Parts: sequence; structure tokens; C-alpha cells
Amino acid sequence: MTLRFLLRNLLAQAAKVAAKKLGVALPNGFVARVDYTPNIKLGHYATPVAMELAKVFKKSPRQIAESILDALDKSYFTKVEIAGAGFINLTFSTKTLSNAVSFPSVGKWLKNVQGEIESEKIIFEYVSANPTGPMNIVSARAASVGDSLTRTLKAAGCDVWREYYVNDFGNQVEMLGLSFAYRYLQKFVPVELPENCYQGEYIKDYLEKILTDEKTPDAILLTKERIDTLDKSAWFLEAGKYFAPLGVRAILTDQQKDLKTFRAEFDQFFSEASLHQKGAVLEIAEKLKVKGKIKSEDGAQVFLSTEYGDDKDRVVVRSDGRPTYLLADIAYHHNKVERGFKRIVDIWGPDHHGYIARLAGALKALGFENFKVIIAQQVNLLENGEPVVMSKRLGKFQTMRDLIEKIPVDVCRYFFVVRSLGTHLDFDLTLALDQSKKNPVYYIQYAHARIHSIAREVDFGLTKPLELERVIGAGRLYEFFEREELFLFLLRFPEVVQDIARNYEIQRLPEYLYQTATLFTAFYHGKNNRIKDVLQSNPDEGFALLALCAFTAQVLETGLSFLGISAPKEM
RNA sequence: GCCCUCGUAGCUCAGUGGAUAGAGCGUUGGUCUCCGAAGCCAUGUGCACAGGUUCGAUUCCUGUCGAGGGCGCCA
Repeated sequence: MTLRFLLRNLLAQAAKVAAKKLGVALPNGFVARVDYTPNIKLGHYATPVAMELAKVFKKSPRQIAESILDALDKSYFTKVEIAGAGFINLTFSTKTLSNAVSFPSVGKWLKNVQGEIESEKIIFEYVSANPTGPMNIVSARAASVGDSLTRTLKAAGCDVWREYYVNDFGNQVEMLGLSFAYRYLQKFVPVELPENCYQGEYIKDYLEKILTDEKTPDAILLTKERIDTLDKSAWFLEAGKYFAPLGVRAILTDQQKDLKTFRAEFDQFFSEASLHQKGAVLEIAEKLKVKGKIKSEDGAQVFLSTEYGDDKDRVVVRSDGRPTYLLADIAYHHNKVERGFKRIVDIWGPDHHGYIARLAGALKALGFENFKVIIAQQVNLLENGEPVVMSKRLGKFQTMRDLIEKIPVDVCRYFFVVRSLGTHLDFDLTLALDQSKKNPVYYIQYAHARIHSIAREVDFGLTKPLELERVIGAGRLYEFFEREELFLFLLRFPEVVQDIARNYEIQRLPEYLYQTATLFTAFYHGKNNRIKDVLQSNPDEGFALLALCAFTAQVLETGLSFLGISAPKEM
């Protein structure tokens, strides 16, 4: 059990008793709010519950606080007091702390407290870059956040599935095929690439690969002799159809390779084309029609998304009978519902926010409401302080692979998760490299490596079971503030994980780890914490300090692993 | 024009309705006879503005101003 969970239960009981005694009723669904104190000298936790209840109870916060304290089981605490406007500050006893931390490892500890938060079957979709070119920098941001978030959610006990939607169907795939055809033809005669084709040089590279790897059918194959008699329009049609799927496959393969390098994992790559083949796309239009949410307009079928807060109704089936992208996306999300997911979360780029209302509306029309979209704001990529121009069509853009090649994955991933997704991110490549030695991610890794260095010095195995009762007892925790502060901060780790699982704000984890590293470094520099010396003068105390180090190392390593960042033992 | 996101220190940004609003970078000055100095210590006139809700607002609501993005039978 986490200390916070324990405290909430104790406070809920006490509030109930207090309410009864005061002759008032607690609000329905009352949950005592528990915060950390601004300074652990005030106590381990604080609750503003007396102030919150002041209005309902029509009593002064102080009076309520006193009633709650009267009813509180004080055997868990060494100190409880009322402070300020009516805060209740609580300090747990050594015994309570010992009970809370009796586990062999941080991993086991996390497993142990998994039952404290609700878990439902949940699907996360992120990145989902179009298979028409290399991934850009926003994809890298989404990959970092999506991957780190889902790893953390899993650790908190959530049942998470991670998916990448592949838009391998529709106009843009046709344009991709055509782009290949033009590049192929260009090898023989000068023709200009149409404006709406993909302009990037990468098409040429993929083309060469396809021409080498695959046996080009005679109908497509070009030779010097054939050019003169070629029926170009017929050939383009055939060649476009031929190259499109091969191009998609080649590009997707490279995307997957980059994601793997980036340590971003997925459980499944879901093909849009597979939905069309099954007929699931047009089928969903029928379902919406049955619900009365489709109207006909100029021969097209239009979803009444304005009923769900959208600006205008949206075409889902074109007048020529072809479905729009939106309809496929509705079918895809409905497919997620059919697979039994109780919560659907998508991370989208900033250019898609206008799309939320119509998709959420369609899901609502189909009876599903637990749908959440997180918008990853744009990344302004800077080089030497100057913005890097990104344009897929002009072929001038910074790819995710460029980024990985320039900057270590550990640093990239840290930079992307340390800022909340809602803010526009300035990512200065030059700065990221120039400052690399002072980079926060190295600071965290360094603290971890330093602990291993200490362990090597004194020949102590950091992987053996944590003996944290010993830290509290023999560690003389309350005599040295750096020890106590570090220890109590480490105890918050599962609570931080739980918070992230609830609010999806992954940036709290790197911040927590950074602060953990800071507290450890302060501890390390404390004159009284020189482990080699303490082991000489008082072996019990020395081993207690080593246990505290091992605890720190495990928290850092585990936390970094959620972020997909390595935890080196030496640097 | 409509919609979305954002506005916190010189810069980049944390901050779950609570106590004295924090961190990194930058600046300036200290600091290794030492388990790792990639370190540590010191150094700050800051919540865009105006209303509202609340016992309490940087946080929630409304408006103004400013920055970015989105408004297709493209995906």
C-alpha cells in the first residue's frame, strides 16, 4: 500500500466519524484530498480537508480539523497538527514507514500497489504517420510521449494496448504510386513532376531499391526502345497501381526501423486498407444512417456532426460512392470498440485538432463516449537558433532519422517528454548538442552511475533485496536531513506513477527523476554520508546507507526505463 | 470571420483550487588533500490585462490583448 492510499482511507474514516459527531452529512462520493507538505519538516503529508468541508459543515475549518483529529487513528503517526488556515499536517511513524516499504525491489513494490487505481482495457494510438515519406519531428515527439506514457501506465497496472494506424489507402497512396512512376520515367526522358506529387528525393532512393529487389513486370518495365512508342497515360495508370503498395511497404519498413531505434514499441500496426477490404468502412456509414445521423446532399452522404459541436456537417461518402478518410477513421475507431477497449486515447498532431469534434461525435452517435484525444503541439526545430523550414512537398524537412543521427536517443527522448504536450516546443539541435555535458538527462544518469561506483568501491551488490527497514532504523534517518529528505522522496515514486496513469502528464516523471538525482547528489555530498567512512565507524549504519543508495538506484533505473532511457552503470 | 492550444524569471519551461510560485540554461562570485567536480554553494523588482466563482485562483469561468495552429467530397 502507498502511504497516500493509507492516509486517504484513514482520513475518510475519521471524517465520517467527525461528521456524525457534528451532526452533519459528508458529501456524496467524498474523498479526502491528500497533498505533500511544502516542506517535510512540517510533516510527510498534508490535507486541506477541513477547509473543504467548512462550507458543508458550516463550522470553522479549525473546529472541523479538531474533530477529524479526534476521530483519527493516531497509532500510525508520530505527529499530527493543525497549521495555517486549517491544514492538517501528518507525520508517519517509523513503524508505518517500515510496513509501507517492506518489499524486495522497486518492481515488486509497484506491482504490489497496482490495485489502488482503476484499470480498464485501454488502447493508445500514436505517431500514425502517413506511409508516404520519412517521419518528421512531431512524430518523434509523439513516439517519445506515447511510448513513455504507455510504459508508465502499464507499470501502474493499466491494461494498455499500443497501436499505429497505417493510412495505406486513398488519394495520397495513389499520389505516392504516381510519384514513383514519374521518377521512373524521368530516368529515360525529362518530364516534370506534377506539383501534387511527393517532391522529396527519397522517392528516387526507394525506387531504386524496388527496381533492384522486385522483378518489374513487363507491362511496367521501361527501356530506351519502349519510350518512343509508350502510351504514357495508360502506363502511368498501371505503374502507379504497381508502385503504390510497394512504396508504402518500403516506407513503412523504414518507419518501423526508426521507431525501433527510438525504442518506441507498438503492439500492432493497423492497416486502413484492411478495413476497406473487409467492407467495414461503408458498413459503418450504414450504421450511422440507421441511427439517423446521415443526410444526403448533392449525391454525397453527410454525417450530422454539428449535432456534436462540430462547425459543419462532414461528408463521409463522396458523390461517386467512395468513402472519405473520416469514414475510414470512424470505422477504425469503431473497430477498437468492437475489440473490447473501454477507453480510447489518441495522440494527434496539432493540425488535427479541428478533427476531434467530428470523430468524437461519430463515436458518440455509435454509443461510445470514453474517447480522448491528446494534441501534441508542434515542435519548432531550430539549428543555430534559426528555424529549420519543414515542408514535405518541397522535400525540405527535418526527419526523425536526421534527429536520431545527430542526437543520442536518450537525450531526444528526455527532451520530448520533459515538456508537457500542450506547449509548443522549441528544440534547438545545436543547443542540445552544445550543452550535452550539462544536460539534465546526463545528470540523472550520472547519479545512477555514481551509486554503482560507490557499490563497486565497497563491494556491495545493488541487486540484492532492499532492506529499507534498516534505513529507518540503523540509518539514523532523522538525524540527517539529507537522508530523510531523500528517503521520503523515494517513497513517493509509486504515487507519481499513479498520478501519471490518471492524468497522462508524463512530464512529471522526468521532473521527479531529476529531483531524485538532485536529492541524491545533496545526500552524497553530506559530510556525514561518506559511506566508506561510516562503514568503518559504524557498519550497521553504513549498510543502511548502502540500502538507501540501492533504493535510489532502483528508482532511477526503473523510472528511466519507463522513459526509454538507459541507466548506465559507468559513464 | 469561426474554432483549438498557449501566455509564469533575461531564455526554455514545471506547477493536481491551498502554506513563502520552482527548475535548467545564461549572468556574477566562491568551491576538489575528499566514495566520480558531468558536481556543490551563493546570486532573481516574474504568474499578459480586466472582471467573476471560491474560505482560498498562477490553476476554474467570461472578456480584452498577444503568439502559434486549424477551418477540403485531401489524408
